[in-house]
Amino acid sequence: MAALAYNFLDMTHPQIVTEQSAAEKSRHWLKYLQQRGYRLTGSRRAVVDALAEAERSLTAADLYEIGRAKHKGLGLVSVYRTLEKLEELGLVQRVHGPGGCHAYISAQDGHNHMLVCENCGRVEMFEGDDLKDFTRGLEKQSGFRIHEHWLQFFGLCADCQAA
Amino acid sequence: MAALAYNFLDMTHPQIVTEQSAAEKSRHWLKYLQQRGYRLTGSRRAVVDALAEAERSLTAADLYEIGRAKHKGLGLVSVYRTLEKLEELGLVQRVHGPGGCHAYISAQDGHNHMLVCENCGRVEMFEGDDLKDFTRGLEKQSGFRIHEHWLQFFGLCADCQAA
DNA sequence: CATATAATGAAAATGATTTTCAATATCAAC
DNA sequence: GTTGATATTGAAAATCATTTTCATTATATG
Ligand SMILES: [Mn+2]
Ligand SMILES: [Mn+2]
Ligand SMILES: [Zn+2]
Ligand SMILES: [Zn+2]
Repeated sequence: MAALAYNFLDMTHPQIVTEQSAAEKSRHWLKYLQQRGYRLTGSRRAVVDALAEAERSLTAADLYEIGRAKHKGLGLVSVYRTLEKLEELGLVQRVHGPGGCHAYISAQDGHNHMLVCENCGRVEMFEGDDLKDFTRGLEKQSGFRIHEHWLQFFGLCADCQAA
Repeated sequence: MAALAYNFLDMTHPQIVTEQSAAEKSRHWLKYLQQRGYRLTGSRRAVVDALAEAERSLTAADLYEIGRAKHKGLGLVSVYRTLEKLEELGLVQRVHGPGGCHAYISAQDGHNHMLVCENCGRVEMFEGDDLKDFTRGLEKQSGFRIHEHWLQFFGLCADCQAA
């Protein structure tokens, strides 16, 4: 296929997404779970709190360990079950990367992208890109109908560079 | 963090990467394996051929099934072992996506990006983007040192739209 | 408080991948 | 071509993450 000379990409407002507080996030998620008919339990609170407080992405095993500090009897099974529900409701999302795809982080509203620390798992979200024209161009060249895209950056956060 | 108004992204030569022939690819990979001190065996040939011929990404299980047509006694273990070596040598790469991260496709030379059919696994590679300035801007905003990025598009290929 | 039932954790089951190991195939040296 | 060192093999067992099963417990509601 021939090379075309476009200037497809236009990034108008790149912006690192600012976080709401952990407490606020936790309260919101628990209320949301309850609204959907789910019950509020110690196990759920423990997992939700751990995720809401996290600065970095966490695996089920991470959450099991952290969550047990809050709720002694927490079972790994409940971690999986809570993650499943939070993901369904769009409150958390899986983090994919070269080092693995089994960690979760709290999701932001709307479409956005991730900057991931390959050492500690810290995630910064950003948004403001506009790949509409670019997507249209790719569709024309390839014959695909495009539904979704991922734009992700990997590196070392400030802390991990220092250490 | 404050919003900045840049025009970071500059796509100068988007281009769908053209393939070399399957036979050529297979010959090249086998020679490369041999150069690195690995022996040429029926099991390896079967897996290499299956990957070199593939138009779509394949899992270990896919390769086991396809490879057994060429080499009757092929074991699933050898599929995993061959994939491991091909990945080390940069000849194949894993395809990550919303639907899973366990499929492989032959890698292209140099840095490039993927357009993946969510129905059949077909993958088109493209290159020509230039995210250097964009990356530098993100580094400045975030304090990260960025090593790598993924830009991937997901959708339906022409065939799967028709079906 | 009583009740219906959603949610729980332990244990078993599953599924993918890795390890172990004795047998075999490859390749370099003769 | 034969030989021999050893890389590679597949079967079976082991491991690891995740899911399912199930009897018990906790939650929400009246
Ligand atoms: Mn985007
Ligand atoms: Mn790129
Ligand atoms: Zn870090
Ligand atoms: Zn397709």
